[in-house]
Amino acid sequence: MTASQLKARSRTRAVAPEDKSERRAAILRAAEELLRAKPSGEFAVDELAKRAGLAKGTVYLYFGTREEVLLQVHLARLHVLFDALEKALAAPQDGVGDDAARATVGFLRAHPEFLPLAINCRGMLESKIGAQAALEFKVALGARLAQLGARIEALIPGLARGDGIALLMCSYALMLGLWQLTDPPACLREAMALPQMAMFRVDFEKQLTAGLLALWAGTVGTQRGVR
Amino acid sequence: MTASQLKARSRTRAVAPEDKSERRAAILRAAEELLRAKPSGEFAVDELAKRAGLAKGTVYLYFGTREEVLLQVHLARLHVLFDALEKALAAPQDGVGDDAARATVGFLRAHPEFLPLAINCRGMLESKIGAQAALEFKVALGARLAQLGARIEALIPGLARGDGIALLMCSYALMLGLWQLTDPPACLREAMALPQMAMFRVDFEKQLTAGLLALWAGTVGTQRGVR
Amino acid sequence: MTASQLKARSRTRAVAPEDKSERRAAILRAAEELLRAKPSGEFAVDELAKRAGLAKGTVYLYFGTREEVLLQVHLARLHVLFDALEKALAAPQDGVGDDAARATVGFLRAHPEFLPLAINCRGMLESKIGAQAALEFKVALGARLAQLGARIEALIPGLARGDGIALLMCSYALMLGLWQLTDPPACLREAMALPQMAMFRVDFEKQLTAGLLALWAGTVGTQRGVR
Amino acid sequence: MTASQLKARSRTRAVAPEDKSERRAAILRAAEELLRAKPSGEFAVDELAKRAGLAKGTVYLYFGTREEVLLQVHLARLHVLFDALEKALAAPQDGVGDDAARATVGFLRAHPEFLPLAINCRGMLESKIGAQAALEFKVALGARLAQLGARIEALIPGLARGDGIALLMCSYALMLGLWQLTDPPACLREAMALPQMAMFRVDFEKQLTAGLLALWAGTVGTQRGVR
DNA sequence: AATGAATGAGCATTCATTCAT
DNA sequence: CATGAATGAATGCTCATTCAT
Repeated sequence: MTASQLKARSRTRAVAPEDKSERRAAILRAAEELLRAKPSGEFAVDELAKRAGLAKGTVYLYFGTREEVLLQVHLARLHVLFDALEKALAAPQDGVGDDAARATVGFLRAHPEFLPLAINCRGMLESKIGAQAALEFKVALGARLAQLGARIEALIPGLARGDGIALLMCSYALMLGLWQLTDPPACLREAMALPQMAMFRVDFEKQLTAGLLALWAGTVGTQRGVR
Repeated sequence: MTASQLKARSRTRAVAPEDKSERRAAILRAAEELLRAKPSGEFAVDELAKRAGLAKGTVYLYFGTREEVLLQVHLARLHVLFDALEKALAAPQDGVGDDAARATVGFLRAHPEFLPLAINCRGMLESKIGAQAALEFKVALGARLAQLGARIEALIPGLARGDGIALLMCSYALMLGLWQLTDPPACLREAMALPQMAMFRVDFEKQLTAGLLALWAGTVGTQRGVR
Repeated sequence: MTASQLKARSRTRAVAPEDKSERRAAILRAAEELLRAKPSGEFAVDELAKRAGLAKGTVYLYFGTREEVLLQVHLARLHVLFDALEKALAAPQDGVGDDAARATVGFLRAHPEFLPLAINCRGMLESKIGAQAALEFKVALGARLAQLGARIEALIPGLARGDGIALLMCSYALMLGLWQLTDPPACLREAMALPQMAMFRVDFEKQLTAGLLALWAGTVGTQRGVR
Repeated sequence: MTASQLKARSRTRAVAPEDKSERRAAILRAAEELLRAKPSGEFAVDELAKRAGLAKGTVYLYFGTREEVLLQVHLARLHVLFDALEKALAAPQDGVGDDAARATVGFLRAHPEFLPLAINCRGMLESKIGAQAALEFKVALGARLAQLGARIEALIPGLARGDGIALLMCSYALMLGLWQLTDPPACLREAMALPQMAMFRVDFEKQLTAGLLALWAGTVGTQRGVR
């Protein structure tokens, strides 16, 4: 039974608080599903509502704007990523860098819609999101960053206060930017075979792993608290 | 005298080839100016034409589509960045990593519209750009990447074939991603003062410098040809 | 009270199915009115919506494209014409030819927007209409043609299978082409008084009647199943 | 050597009157060529000029508007049709009706761009043509109509003054309207195979011949001067 | 709470025509 | 005469959001 088949149940009024959050969740779930098909988040609110088994107007009872839904989806995914990283660092195997890289790559493989959405997030925050929602997003993100950053600072000797967060930010930056560089846009799918495109034909996961390792390795020796 | 004040002169007909390229350049210049105000590149073609002192239709004499203009702006900027990097590596001062980081940061400071545009480029390539233009862009980018990558491989002992390009890609990724994380969206400009936002109040340049140093430092020891 | 003055009422939401078809009808009615002023159907969707007392977007809730509206108007009119012909042939007075001609001329007098629109229909089908809508139109038209054609074959002794439809098509062709030849274009309204224009100063109705009579009369003797 | 290869020669200035009319003719010839590819006359002036080996502006030295060119092309074709009819009636073979029908069908087969253009002519006259050009067109057409009409009245016993022209008009109307009904629009090319479309799958030439025969045959007995 | 009908701002692109060169 | 650079009006359609029911 997929999310889109909850219609019957969804049409009843959500009176109890748990029903309400179920509605919210249904919308977010529908958004994720659509995101997989249209990674750039270009689906219409109408589609979203349909998929959630609701009417268009109902979406606006639970979210202020179309982009707020996307932001929430993204935040939820970020939490999953942080969970994975924390778990990986809690049970060390091959060294922090390796563990973190493996967790990251695993997460991205499981959530192919993550990066496309992440890239659009800034644009969304910039224009279509209210200050309130933007702030909530940033605060939530910051809290997890701080928590995990501190743990990393404890794990890697020689890191100063703030280096952990910096490292996380750089890691995030790395995956975002690398994906943008290596994932071929639709219109170039076939042209990718040309010899001139060789350098863009990299294996994203391999390159990301290498980059993360370099970054984490380099951090130990060079960082001295960037702030 | 800003570009937008060239109107009087611009209205003369561009008959000679050099006049034509001046027109082209005027349009690109106008686009850059607008980009500074609306980093997401969301300005209308009408605005662009007005600012260049031309009529809307004239823009389409020199560029096929609105997004082609943006892509050209971005490509021109990329060339400037590559020039700066090449120059920096040609006259070493404090070690490759430091030199590259300094050149990069200097470039970004001089061209604040670069990163916002860079982020949107993928979306543009994805949807609005013809395969032809997209390919030309990628090939031009690839050529410079290859050239500079090879130089880097020659400069840093221990790098395998391909590591240079990989390093450049990661560096680009880093600046892109870090900017996205640290540059506060307009709606949060004031909220940035809140204590919870402390970790986002980082100095972008400092953090990028640190990240690049770590990356380049870490690369020496860990890379073994990722492809 | 013209259709365009129904605004107040129209602004209420069309929830019930019968209200919805009223909306549809209002749009079609507005289109007919505009057609009378701009026979070539060159009015903008905005005009159409305004006249129907609706917003532009609302038109697109009821019709897929601008040209679909026009096609529907035309189809509706065609049904009226077929009804008139069937009625005329069901109650013979002066012979089939005379009866058909009288019904046709009467219809055209009552619907001056019919022929201008009919002429543009081909162009619309050619370019702006989806295959789906075009097919529906043709099938609907074909059904009536077949029905009435069969009736005519039964009425006129000596007609072979298919001659009825052929006769109808020729009759339709006649009115279309004659109108195009005799109806003076706007820019020639005054020049029509010149002696050289004498031959175009024909009475469309009289000429059409004569033509139809000749055609139907000639058919009895000459047709032997053209297909 | 096609019209489009006259470029070199065309670039010289047309000073002598015969050069001027050669220019005019080149434009008309180019228009005919384009008409064959885009029967609805939807080509751009730019295309037309290119094909004639001229610059866009030059077209406007010889014709007032884009549509005036089309009107001239159409008029030229009409003259060819009238010539063919006159010739056919001058050397009778199987009776006037048959001869005229044969000549007409032959002409249409040789000039497939004729009918599509003819249909658009009214729309052109209506909106884009100046009164001057429209008048000239109508007068020229009228002169030939009168001439040929008189000849027909002489050939067919029992025709009153004016019946000849009326017959010609009806014949023209017939071909115009039949073509519109039977020529399948591009989007329905494949759907024409469906059983419901059977009645539109008529052979245009056969049906037109039959219609013309009926019309001319019926005229003898029924007409008594329609004006 | 839920619905979905109605809204209307927003925009890239084309192309006939003009006119400076 | 010829050119072709410049113009800018003109428009169908989408879709996030609102709000009457």
